[in-house]
Amino acid sequence: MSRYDPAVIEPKWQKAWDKAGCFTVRHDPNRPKYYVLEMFPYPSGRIHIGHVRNYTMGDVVARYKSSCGFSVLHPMGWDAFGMPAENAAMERGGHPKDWTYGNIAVMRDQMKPLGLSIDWSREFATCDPDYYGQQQSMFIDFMEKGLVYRKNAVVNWDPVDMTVLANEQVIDGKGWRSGAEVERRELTQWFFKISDFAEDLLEAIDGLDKWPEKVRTMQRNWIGKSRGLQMGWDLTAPHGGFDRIEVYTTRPDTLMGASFLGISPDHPLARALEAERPEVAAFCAEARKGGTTEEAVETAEKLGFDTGLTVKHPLDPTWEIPVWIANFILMDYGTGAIFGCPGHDQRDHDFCRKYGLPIVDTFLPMEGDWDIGAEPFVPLKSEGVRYTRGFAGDEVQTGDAAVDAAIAHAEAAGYGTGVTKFRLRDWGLSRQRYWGCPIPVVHCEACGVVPEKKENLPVELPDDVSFDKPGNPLDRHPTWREVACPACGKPAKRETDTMDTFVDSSWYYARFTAPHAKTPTDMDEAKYWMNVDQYIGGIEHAILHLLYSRFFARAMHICGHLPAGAIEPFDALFTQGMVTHEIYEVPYHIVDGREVLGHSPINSDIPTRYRYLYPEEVVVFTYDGARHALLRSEVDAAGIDKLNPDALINFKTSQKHTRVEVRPPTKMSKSKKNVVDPMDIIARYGADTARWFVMSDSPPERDVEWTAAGADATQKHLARVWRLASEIGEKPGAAAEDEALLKAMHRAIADVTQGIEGFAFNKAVAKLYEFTNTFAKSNASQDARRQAMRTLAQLMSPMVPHLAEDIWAMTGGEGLVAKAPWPRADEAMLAEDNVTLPIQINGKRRAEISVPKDMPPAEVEKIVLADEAVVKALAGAAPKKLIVVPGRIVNVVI
RNA sequence: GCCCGGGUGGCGGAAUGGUAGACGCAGAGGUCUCAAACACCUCCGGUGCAAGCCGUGCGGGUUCGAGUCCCGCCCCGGGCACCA
Repeated sequence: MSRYDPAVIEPKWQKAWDKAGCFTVRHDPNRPKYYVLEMFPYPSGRIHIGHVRNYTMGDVVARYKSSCGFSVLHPMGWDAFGMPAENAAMERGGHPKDWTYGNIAVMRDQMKPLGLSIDWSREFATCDPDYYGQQQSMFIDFMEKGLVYRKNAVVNWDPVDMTVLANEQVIDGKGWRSGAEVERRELTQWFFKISDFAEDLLEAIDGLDKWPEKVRTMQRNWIGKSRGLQMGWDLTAPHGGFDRIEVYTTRPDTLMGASFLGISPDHPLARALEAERPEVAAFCAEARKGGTTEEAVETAEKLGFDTGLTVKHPLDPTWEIPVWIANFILMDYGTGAIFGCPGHDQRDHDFCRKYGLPIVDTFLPMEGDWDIGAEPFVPLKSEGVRYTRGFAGDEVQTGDAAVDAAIAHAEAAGYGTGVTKFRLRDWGLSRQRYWGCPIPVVHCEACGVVPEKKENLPVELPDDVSFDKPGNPLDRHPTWREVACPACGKPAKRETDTMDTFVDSSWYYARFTAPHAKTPTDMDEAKYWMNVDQYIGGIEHAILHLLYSRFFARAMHICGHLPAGAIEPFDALFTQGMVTHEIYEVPYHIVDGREVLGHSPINSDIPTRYRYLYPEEVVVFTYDGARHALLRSEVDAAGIDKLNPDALINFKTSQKHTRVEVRPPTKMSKSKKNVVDPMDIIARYGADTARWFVMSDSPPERDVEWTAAGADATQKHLARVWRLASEIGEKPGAAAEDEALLKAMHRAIADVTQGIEGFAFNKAVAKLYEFTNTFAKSNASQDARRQAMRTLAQLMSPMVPHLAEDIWAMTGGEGLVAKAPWPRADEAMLAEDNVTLPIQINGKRRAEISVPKDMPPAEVEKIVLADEAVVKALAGAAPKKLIVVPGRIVNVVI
């Protein structure tokens, strides 16, 4: 007897799709287009189950839309530049290029058996010279339009390795390799003028109505439009050529609560003082320690240095306020100087308490008291408060009103100007690294910074580089830098910075519309295919990638590479949850140049380091509610039952073993080794089981902690459907039962369609289970069952396309299910005559009645009041209230 | 620290302010079988003999009615501009 055999049917149908050219799309003006795109993967080495989940979601949409008659573009590529390739080269030797293309080949081979409806003819990697050459060409266009410039910016500097570190490479304020304390240092860097678009990027968010609200909120907050006061504070005694300090504040209403004026260690005045006084230099050096992230700056211990200088308060020239240098003020933000108001700001409060500066309130709650010395009072700006040291506006007003009044006051009195500012900073794209797109400019002594000529593009990365030393290999390459100036022809030097990999991913969606064009895009193709109708990706990209892409689309439009309609490139966005897994770490110490694994150090001065382990390297168990792990090799050697927690905990507490720490689940990531290879499941059960499994149960937007438990049952279900299809001819059935089955079928069409449209794949799957159960119990005629099964196969086809084709063929479907039109639910078949109404007594369900769907409320009331449970509860009295919600519920209030 | 999410049975989860737990997993019992596998049937939040009572992270509130709305917390996750 034949049975469901994915190993046979999956390759068979994949060949059939290829032969029919199902997924190779062409520009077809006669059909509506649909562009579905999942965020392309970084080629880390092997795919993990998170990729399967992500790409199956996209495939469900792509296949569904295709069935609905759209010409569907569903491409795939590789976000292939980035640090891991260089790290691999450092650790294992070899070249980033070989590592990257090798990984791409492996991952492509792993993805193909999944049966994704991808147009592989459009595939590219961002590290292909053809792609990054077009990117360089656009960079030059952006330069011409004034969208690119250079300025100083802070970087993480490793003073031992003499190199710039990524934030990821700064661990607890120390360099990951050298262990040296990292410092913030300024460097000349390339920037994109994204700030020119701040207002537009903010306003256009309103139009992104098919984006998740949370992403829109995050982007709005990130851009951070604020109205504030720009003002000068005159120094009591001018110093070193400075006579005033410019400050921007969003809380000018708290001006009377100022306790100090704080400047960044990189403020020009601080720099001047640094040159004069060694103690200032020493403080600034200390204050620059630590990483550049906002988190590091915000959470570092607040340090201040009293410069001895004072400024005059603009509202009271006799009031002198001290000028401090503080480590939590960055030169990148605002003017690099703030006034500290400890009464209404936690950070300033901490600072003033620490250094004994005065703390006063400028406003208090409407009612009650507030101990301002103990805790700052920080209400929402929209709340009304009572001003105790107000100088503009009413005594009682909201913070917002007071800010407006203070700005008006400052402008009238002439000590400041109302200014709108954005939190959004320009996009620093320089990276001092090899494996990225070279910035196509040349530095000429005579001509300055000159763009490379377009006919010389791409500026290709040299292959002969080594990674044995820290720093950028392009910098120390013997010949690559040497080049003729594109303007004057004299010897000049190439720029050695490469571009942030976010640049690569900011326009790939546009390149997919014409991946082989000799220009960045082909306008005809871009006009037809853009925008991306449905973009799918992780919530971790909610801000940076999506904001940069929105900027890039605008810049590309200005340079003639995208039509005006494509400046918001993603019509609809869906953010899928992450697949998470526990992390296993083994502590180790370096003793006498040797690694000692998993034990406590003899000498506590020896720092503990951690190395990650793959899930398959450990045995994990729960004991007393706590998670424990042991090395698999040690458990095997000891011959212990891996499923017996008692035996395992006994081993862990009494035997010599290597310590393994279990960390809570986080997003699967190759670098943390908490990845699960889906290839086992695919090899064992087939792609359809893997696809159905990742689509069932969990809502797509939610994170899921990975477990393979249930994969067996998933395959059993698919085998059951296949068997039900194959057995249709075995019993005659009765036409009298046809209507019930066909009604259920139409119900399923409606529900599954709604599930897919609404990205509720788990609910669509639940409805498919329900319909399968109804089908299995049905004794309808063979014709009706064959029709129902064909429809079931179609409804399942976006999730399990191979199985669906097999059943489709088995039940007499014409051609490929991949090409068949999506079924439509017949409204007449969905109508229900009767409804069940629950009866509540005082909000608790006590009975239920079945009534015609459109029975008038007055009639329903009669039936309810005659109901046994209601009569008993009323005990002769009249109800206080009777609420009838037609078609939903009845509540009797007694 | 700041911004944004999430928290419902043993587990994944469902529920336009209207019957909490659809559907699935795991588990228990049964039918079939010489036996097993497969398949099929029944049960399956807690407590209680039952009627019932309790129950959606915690504490308040609004409402005829709250998992859902409001206020205040706790815990977990994402982002914080050089991980991608």
